[in-house]
Amino acid sequence: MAPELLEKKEKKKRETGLRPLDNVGPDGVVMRFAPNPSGPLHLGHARASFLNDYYVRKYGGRYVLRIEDTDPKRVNEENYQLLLDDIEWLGLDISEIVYQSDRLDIYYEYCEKLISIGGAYVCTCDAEAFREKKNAKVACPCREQDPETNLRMWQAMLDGDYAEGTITVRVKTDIEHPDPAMRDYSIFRLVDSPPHPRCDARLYPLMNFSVAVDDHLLGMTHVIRGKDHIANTRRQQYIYEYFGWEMPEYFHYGRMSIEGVVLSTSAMKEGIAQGTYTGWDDIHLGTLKAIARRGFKAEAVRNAMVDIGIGQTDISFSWENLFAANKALVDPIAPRYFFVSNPVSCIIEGAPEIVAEPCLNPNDAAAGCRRLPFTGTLYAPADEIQKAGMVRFKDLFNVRIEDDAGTPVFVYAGSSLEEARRGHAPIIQWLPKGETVQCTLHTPNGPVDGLCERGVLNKYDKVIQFERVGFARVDEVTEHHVSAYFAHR
RNA sequence: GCUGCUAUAGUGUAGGGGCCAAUCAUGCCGGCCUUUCACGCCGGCGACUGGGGUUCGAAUCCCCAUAGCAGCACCA
Repeated sequence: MAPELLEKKEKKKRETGLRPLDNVGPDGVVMRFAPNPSGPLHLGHARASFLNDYYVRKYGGRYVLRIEDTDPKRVNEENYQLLLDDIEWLGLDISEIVYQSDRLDIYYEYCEKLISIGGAYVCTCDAEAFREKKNAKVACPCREQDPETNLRMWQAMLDGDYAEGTITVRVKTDIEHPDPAMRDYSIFRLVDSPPHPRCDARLYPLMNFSVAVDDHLLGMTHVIRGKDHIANTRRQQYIYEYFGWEMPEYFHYGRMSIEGVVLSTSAMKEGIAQGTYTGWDDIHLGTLKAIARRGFKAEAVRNAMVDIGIGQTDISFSWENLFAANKALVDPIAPRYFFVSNPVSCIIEGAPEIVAEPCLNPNDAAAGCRRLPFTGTLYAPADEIQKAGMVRFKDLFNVRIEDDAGTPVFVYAGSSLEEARRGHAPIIQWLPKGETVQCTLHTPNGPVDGLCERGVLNKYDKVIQFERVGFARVDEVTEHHVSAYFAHR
């Protein structure tokens, strides 16, 4: 082949994965995932964490899990563990964990520096009054205080001489900046209550300050976060410039909604309180706990999120994309079983007693088979035997359904698969009488009661496929009952 | 109100002046394979928001319009 054709072919071949990063040093990249512990993680967090994780794995370097817990009103004890559990499930390549609540002294130190170089001032204006001035591009009197005065007031803040809501520290930006979001924003506040679960403090940095200081001190080279932070990036630029620091490279991905679910932590919390949802792992939610319960693999979520990428376009994520990603992972390994919903007991006239041996996994002969002994009566799904005609019970034999004055009669019709195919007989799942266990399949449309094979009893916490129904995770097993959570077909 | 970002098939994505009558995945339809309506294979369907401009040439650059989103907290 001619060289230029080869080259063309090469160009045609798309590079898989995310676009390469610029400014990657010899030691790779330093990136972060920075959730705040106000509830469990959901698919939105998964996107942020996997995008960053992708690049750290690609280029090497460090991946910092930074827990942003500087708002005592929004953190509580148990959320930390919830968060760490979710992180573990995701399987991120985390190299270190940093709690911002451990670093208050650092923020104090840098704030003092910023004040002393004239980059920030202490403001005692009423928040509402300041907002009106700011919107009118008018500076407040505090802005003119000299650094010495500001430092004195800062010390008084530290000493506890002020009450919550009466004082703040503002970065001196440009009070006439065309973007009102940029004008002299706050970077510290006092919080009297509730007490912080991890530290004894009243004075807390606001995120624009703690984030800027930490990103610099922890050596971030690249930051990937949602576009709700675009304005924050520009605000933080003032801090970087005052300190003479070099900014990391930023990417802001667009807003992601997911069909049919709410991702807002507060909305989910409310739904749980009202009983709309059973808990954080309710099957209708987009939390990681919910999708883990349904048997989705973290790897599938990762693949789906990397496929979405870091585009700034707002997207509406479809479950189908996640279903496909998960199926690719789970189909090769999930053992197959029969689940019969709304079981109807059927006596098959004239049928021989035989043992069916369906494969546990048609893609993997080594997985072996189940043994389903037929002794005259079986259970069939009610929906499948409504109309007269021929059906084939999978791996067993054919049956002709005849209507005897409204009562269906099942007549053995031979074991020829060929014949069943020729007659377009549905091949359906079934269960031998006496070899079943009660099974509830929880789906987003509600629970479905039925029977399943006894083999499912020892598949606790495993992802299985109910043939012709779909993939599910075995959530609970007792002696006579199985509870499974449906994922997708 | 002010500031900013974005706009490619149902969904997600590639493409950043000619190689684009536009990529890939998913979805849907048809066929094959197969004791699952799974997997796999083959074929098909389906998109550059609208209008101007620049240019020999625009999905790609510019402007306007429209739509969506984000920010304007002493939350993150």
